[in-house]
Amino acid sequence: MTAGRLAKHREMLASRAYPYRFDRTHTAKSLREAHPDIEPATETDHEVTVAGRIMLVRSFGKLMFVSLQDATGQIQLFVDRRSVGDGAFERFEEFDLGDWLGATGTVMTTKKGELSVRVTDATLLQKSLRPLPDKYHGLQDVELRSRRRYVDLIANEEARTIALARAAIVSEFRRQFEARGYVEVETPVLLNQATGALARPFETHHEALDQPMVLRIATELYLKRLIVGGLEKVFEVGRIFRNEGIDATHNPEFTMLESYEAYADYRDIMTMLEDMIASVAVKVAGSTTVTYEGREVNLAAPFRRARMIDLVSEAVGRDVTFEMPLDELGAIAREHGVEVDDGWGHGKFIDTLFEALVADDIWEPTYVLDHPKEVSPLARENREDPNLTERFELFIAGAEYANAFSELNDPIDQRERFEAQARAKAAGDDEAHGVDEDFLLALEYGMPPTGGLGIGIDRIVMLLTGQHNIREVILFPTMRPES
RNA sequence: GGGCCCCUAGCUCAAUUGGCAGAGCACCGGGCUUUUAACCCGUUGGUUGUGGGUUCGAGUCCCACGGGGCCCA
Repeated sequence: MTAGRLAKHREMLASRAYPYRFDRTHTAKSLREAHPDIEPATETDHEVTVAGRIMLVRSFGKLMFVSLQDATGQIQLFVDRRSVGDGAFERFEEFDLGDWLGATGTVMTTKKGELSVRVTDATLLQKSLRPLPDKYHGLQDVELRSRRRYVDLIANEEARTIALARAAIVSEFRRQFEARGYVEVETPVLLNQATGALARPFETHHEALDQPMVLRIATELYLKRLIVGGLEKVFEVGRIFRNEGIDATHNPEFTMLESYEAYADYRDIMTMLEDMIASVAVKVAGSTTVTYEGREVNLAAPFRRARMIDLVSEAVGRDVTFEMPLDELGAIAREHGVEVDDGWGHGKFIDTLFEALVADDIWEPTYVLDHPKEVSPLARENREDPNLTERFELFIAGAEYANAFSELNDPIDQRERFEAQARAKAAGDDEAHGVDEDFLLALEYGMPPTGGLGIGIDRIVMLLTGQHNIREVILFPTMRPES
């Protein structure tokens, strides 16, 4: 803190001069909208009151230009000693960059045509005790920008743009689901058992119950319980927690949008999702064509559809099948430099080969279809091939954005899948799924045929805002403690 | 987990071969009534992330630790 600012702050407190509220008539944006075509060097008798943070001051001794920033943009204050009076002008000179200010005056334009408020009265709303970052470069340090996002938001327009784009994206998805008759629900975060995905949970403890608890790693199984309950179309924008490493595409807490619709299958979900994504892109980016990593991505529906097994066959240059001996699959994998594990079935090989050889190279939006049953314990068996499921993942620009199935609704089959997972877990696969008895009980009451979907909101925000690090699209990403 | 890189004033960045730690902005003082990162003059501001080591001498070289970034797994 600087001594000068602190002294001024104490003075304000001592004279009880800080207001508790402030009425403004205009924002920066509404002021511009009210005076769209005003000539340079114009004076009006339109009296307005604006408020915001002082971002820049250009002082000429008896005249000051002050850039005031509010949530909608910046507006210039024209502080003329003759208009505002000597006493008020001298008080104005005491204001610092970063202070919150309310100002009243008449609308005018300068000789250069800048829309301004000729100030007649000003109120200090709250002092800033700390200096703002460099007025031109803003806050650059990536770590500081994350730790002090509030400063990032003050100083860097891009930070504000991303935060607002994220809000718009979530809002548009909500609107889309609601328009289709979905209801938004909330399911528990704090659980006895983490299921619905393959990930290590965060562990915590409930004192009164004296019980270990975990934070959810997916919303999937609770949302399906609601389909059992007859809600028919549900979605949740849910914070998910996974106890894993942090890198450019992973934050320990992130946002997943999951939806479930009774009587639908994964093909219905494909149609819905591609329509939604195109709408969201238009809403946020203004177009279904966006630029990412310097390349164009066309998000217009329909998306390309390709079976995983076909993509893998194409990548290795020969047909990969569930009939070929496992050691032949192993040989193919090693041929392509892919590390393999004894004990894998055909499905795990195919999925691993896809991840290693195909996923990164997908650029245009592609529905990758019909994952092996072995790696899809919650997806319903494919109606045409018992080795596969009815599942798709949406890949764009080398990354996965969504995952969806015709949901497995047979409690007997689901129990067998859970048990296969439990065996894999016992055999050392720490990414295998546990048995969720309560969910099986729910399925035994009967779940209608259902199409389910999970969308990685953070990834979508990255794509639509041109960001390459998940930290840029999460306001307060997980950080190590400072010092 | 492995490799490489970064950390210097409130902010953005310099500092040659190991040789007096600097600039711009911000701050403080002065000037200036049409600026747009205003401008001009002057002042102030440092445990160079932390702790060791090598050396006559370390921001610079070495080791450890902390925080961060990029690439790979």
